[in-house]
Amino acid sequence: MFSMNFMNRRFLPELRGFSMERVPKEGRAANLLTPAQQICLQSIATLVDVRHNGLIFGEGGHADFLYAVATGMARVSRCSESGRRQVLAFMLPGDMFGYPEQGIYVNTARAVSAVTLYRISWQKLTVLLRRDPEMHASFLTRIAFDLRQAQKRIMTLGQQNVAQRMASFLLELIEHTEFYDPQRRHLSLQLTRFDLADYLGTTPETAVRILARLEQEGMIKRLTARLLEISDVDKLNALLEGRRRNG
Amino acid sequence: MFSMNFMNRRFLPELRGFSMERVPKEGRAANLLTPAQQICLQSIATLVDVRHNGLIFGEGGHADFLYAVATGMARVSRCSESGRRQVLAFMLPGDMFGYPEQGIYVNTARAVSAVTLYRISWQKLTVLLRRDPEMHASFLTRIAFDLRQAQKRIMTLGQQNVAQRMASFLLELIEHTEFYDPQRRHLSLQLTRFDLADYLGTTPETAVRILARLEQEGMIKRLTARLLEISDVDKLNALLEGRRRNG
DNA sequence: CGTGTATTTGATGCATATCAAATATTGTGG
DNA sequence: CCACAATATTTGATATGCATCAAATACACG
Repeated sequence: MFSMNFMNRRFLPELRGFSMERVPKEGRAANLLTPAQQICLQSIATLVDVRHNGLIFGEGGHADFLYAVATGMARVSRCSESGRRQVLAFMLPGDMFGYPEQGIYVNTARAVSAVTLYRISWQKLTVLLRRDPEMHASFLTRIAFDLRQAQKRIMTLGQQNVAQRMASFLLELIEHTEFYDPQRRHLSLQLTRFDLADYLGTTPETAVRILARLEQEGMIKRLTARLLEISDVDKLNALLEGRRRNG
Repeated sequence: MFSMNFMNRRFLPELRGFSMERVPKEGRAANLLTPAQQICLQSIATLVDVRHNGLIFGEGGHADFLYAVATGMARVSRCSESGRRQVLAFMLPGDMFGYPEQGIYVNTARAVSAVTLYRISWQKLTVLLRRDPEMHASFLTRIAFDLRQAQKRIMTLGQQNVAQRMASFLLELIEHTEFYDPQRRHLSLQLTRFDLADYLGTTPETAVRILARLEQEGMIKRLTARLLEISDVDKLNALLEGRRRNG
């Protein structure tokens, strides 16, 4: 349990990717902040780097800051009473996280790979929101978006088998050019198999086996453990059509 | 596919249960609206009754209203591309639902049993929120609460087996005196086995078998299909401790 | 009372969690 | 930079959980 937390702070040039880069098919426009709003947020934001596997905040900690991913990937997780870890979400560029409950974080956030974050004091942000109804509304919209993302995961976990969940996840990731090179079809998967399993609601062994099966069926190729070639997007999509079991 | 929608409108006496009755261990205070805020909302809310299985709103429909449950139970669901229905949440007294995405509902809401709802025009509500930062902040808090509820479901679906999910659900329900009589230990379960299965991410057959097993082990008793006796809360809680599989 | 629907029980086989172990990779101290 | 330890990944064996198909029973509604 090494929970040391090295964060290098420096000032930010711009608030790139804040709440807009991560938006798939749906409301890109609705989540976009106006230039004025971005400048406004910049004035109270700090840029921080967290190294590989570094702690961003921990369950039960005092929730002083809101975070937004600039580059890299973070993982937000929670441990159940039985002690097992569930990854609630991976935070990609443009994603926000660190909402408090009664001033306390209920989840734990760590850097998957090295990650650069915008850090905003809740105290300052609250003041700002009270003064700026437009910004306040934007935040409401943003959290509603996060709620829908969570609902998508409920859909996935509730009715797809592990292969389908894996396919869904890969298909989501390749939308992000930071991790996917469409030319070479290379997907950089910085996650461990444990991260992957805890996200998909399965075990590392099963996650590996599923990857092996997808490779066998020509959908992907495991170049290394952390680098996939996405060989056939259509086949991956076709996987999602099937039922949970083939009887 | 009978989507007829009879709603009886009448004016409301008070905004009971709005955003505070449903709060378990966590932020009851944080979700509570002040009396002034309640009065404010009452002035733009309408009380509507929806009969058993009646449609409240449908996926893709124009999102004109926000709803809050006064009495009864509603179900919010979505169909996956494969056509299967997933129940995202059951809405109990105090719960709010009907958040739009780009002005459109992305989920479908129906009455489980007869339900009484507070209906608030989004148009009016938006105007009100812009003028009242306190209310605006309360809404932000409320949606953040909904997000955490969704995260709880991700935990449940991600790592519990069906018996554990069933136990979790029953344990949640008995917190609501509208459905649970602590004296007789009677839990009124208005859901069909299909609703139950689509909520738990399983099939009606399995849901039945799990109920049979819980009964066999003395945790519950099926008085009728829609009425359970909760015989041993401790045993139900103990179920949650176990692993997904007993090897 | 009859018909359609919901619930329950049964049989069967696949999906996958778990235990075990081999192999590959990463990190560390010399 | 290398050797070695620690960790991560992969493969194998096995048994259980549960989806699916089938059919009987119970219930609701006209």
